[in-house]
Amino acid sequence: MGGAETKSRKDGGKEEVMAESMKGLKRTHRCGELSAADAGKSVTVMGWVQKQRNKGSIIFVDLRDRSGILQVIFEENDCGAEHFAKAEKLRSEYVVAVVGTVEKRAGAVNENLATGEIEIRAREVRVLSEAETPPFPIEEDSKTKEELRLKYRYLDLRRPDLQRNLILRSKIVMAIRAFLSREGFLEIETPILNKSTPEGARDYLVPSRVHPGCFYALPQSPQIFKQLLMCSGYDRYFQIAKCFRDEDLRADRQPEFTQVDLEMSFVDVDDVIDATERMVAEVCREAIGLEIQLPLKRMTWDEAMNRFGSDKPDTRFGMELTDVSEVVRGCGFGVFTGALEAGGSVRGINVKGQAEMPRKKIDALVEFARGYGAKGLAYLAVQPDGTYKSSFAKFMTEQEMKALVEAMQGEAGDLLLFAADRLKTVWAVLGALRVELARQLGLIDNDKFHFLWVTEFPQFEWSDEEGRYVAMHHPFTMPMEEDLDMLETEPGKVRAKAYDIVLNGVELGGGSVRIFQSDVQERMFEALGFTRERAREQFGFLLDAFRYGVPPHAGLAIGLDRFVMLLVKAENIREVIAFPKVKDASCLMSEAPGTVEPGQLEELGLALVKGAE
RNA sequence: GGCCCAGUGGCUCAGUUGGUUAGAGCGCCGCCCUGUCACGGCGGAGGUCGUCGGUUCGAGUCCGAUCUGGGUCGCCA
Repeated sequence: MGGAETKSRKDGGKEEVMAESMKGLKRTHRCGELSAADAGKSVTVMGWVQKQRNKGSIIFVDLRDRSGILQVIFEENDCGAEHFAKAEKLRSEYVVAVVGTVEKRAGAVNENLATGEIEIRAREVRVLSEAETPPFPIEEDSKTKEELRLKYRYLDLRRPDLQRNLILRSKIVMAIRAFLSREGFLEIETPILNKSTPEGARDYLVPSRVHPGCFYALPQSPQIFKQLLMCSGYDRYFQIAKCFRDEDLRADRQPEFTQVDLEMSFVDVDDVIDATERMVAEVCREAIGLEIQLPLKRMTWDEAMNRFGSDKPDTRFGMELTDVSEVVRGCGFGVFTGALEAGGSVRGINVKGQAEMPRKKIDALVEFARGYGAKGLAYLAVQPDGTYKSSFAKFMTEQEMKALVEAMQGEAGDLLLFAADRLKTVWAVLGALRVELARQLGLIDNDKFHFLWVTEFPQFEWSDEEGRYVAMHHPFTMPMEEDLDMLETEPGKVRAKAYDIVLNGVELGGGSVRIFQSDVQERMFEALGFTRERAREQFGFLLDAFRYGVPPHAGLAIGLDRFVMLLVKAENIREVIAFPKVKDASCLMSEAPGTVEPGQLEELGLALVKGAE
């Protein structure tokens, strides 16, 4: 470890460079702020030593701060013996202050460096802090395992790419605040310590000392509070809100995350969509210079599912789903007819030009499909000579095969893949498959930003687990007027005034028009299987508020972390969060969560059950 | 909770069908070097092969369990 090395070096009898004071010095510039235009200026820069190159009587030091890297040159004639001796001892990650003069380089210009035309000729150097050798290189495009980077996150955060990400994140937040403020939105904070509501994601709980046996819940979103703010007349609210969900992590999911949360009064779907997309467009322009065409495309949930098998379709490529249920009805292939008889569906995708995909790769796709609940995956390759190679050819007549290929618009060289199952499973399988194949085949243009609104979500989703309908969005979502009559009779068909904004196949955010009539809200709770008592117990204050004059209102929340992640083209949400958590929701650096003293538990009236001690 | 991937000096990796003393690049340490910027030259240190157990005359390599990290399904109103 670096510690041992440092020790042996110090044990070697070397005189030490003690940390010096910066007294009397004031930083005049960041490293990257200087250019040839500053030649001749006397400046003071401070930062970290990226690299020292000692040529004997001339020493080059690359100095780094968050703005970039600047070369400092030391020669004894300029800085005197004392400072030259200090420069000789500089090592990576020492923190130094350098006083000197900006010069155009006498030697070659470094084209790879923004400040490559200039250097600082040092007159004075002070070592503000020494540094041990870091456990991994502080450099762009780190190849170091994330585990180690996260353990030493404060070092990882020195790397230029992470610094760029966080700087851009700050810029994005500023742009959001500027836009919303200009549009008349008020930034209002809502509580972090709330009452738990079992509906939805698992809550993080905080025990109450004053009320033994009682718990606060951290907010999954400020949903109810922002609706109450509408009741209170604040008519346009927003918040950069920290939210918490005690669910398993993913590449784009952290247990604590940030939402751009907003709510508006006296509005309908189009007003929220309009405000949001103008905000998104402005952010894209300001942050990365991306111009996006408004209004954004819209697609109903039905269309998204039928064409892409997903409510967050990636529309940067085609390979859309085709419903062939009617084509294969009554054919000889039991897997297809069986699925149809059970009320399911048969659908396929056409993988253009992949008829010769090796069997091994197809088998891997079948395995992939199984991961999404498919029992299998049927394939049909239209070979270059026009003949068929298929997993189900022996069950079907020539005519049946031909009709199927035609329905799929199959041409010589195409690979057709079919899923036959419950519609929900077919969508999941083919939706995931088209994205996976596009990735494998390089069909995705990384420079494209495809925004899309998905609208008219179903109000309810059947839960096999609970044996009832559950809210797809949340229980305060307004159904579409024309579907209100079906709330009691055919809840599965009711569409909601809910909308998601999707970017490149990622759900960026979503929202809805809220119910503001007590009678509709009561019918909603009833449809969701809430008893009157339970609804009162959990949301009584909201229902009460609705009795005292409530404006029609609607809102939305954007996942800020995901938005930043997509704009910087990071593959992982951790790349845009300063101190993220790992898969099991722990922090490798601070080692949170941790145990607490028995006294703390006692004070809270808590005891650990066996096995949790 | 399920499935998949990875774990070998400080970092990134190689390591053949199981076979003698586990290698490389970078980094680190020492000495030298006046225009380097992936600086260069000479010399050097540094490894319980994630952990435990098993098979074997012999395990970095095979088997089992386990830990750590990642991806994903379930989950995420």
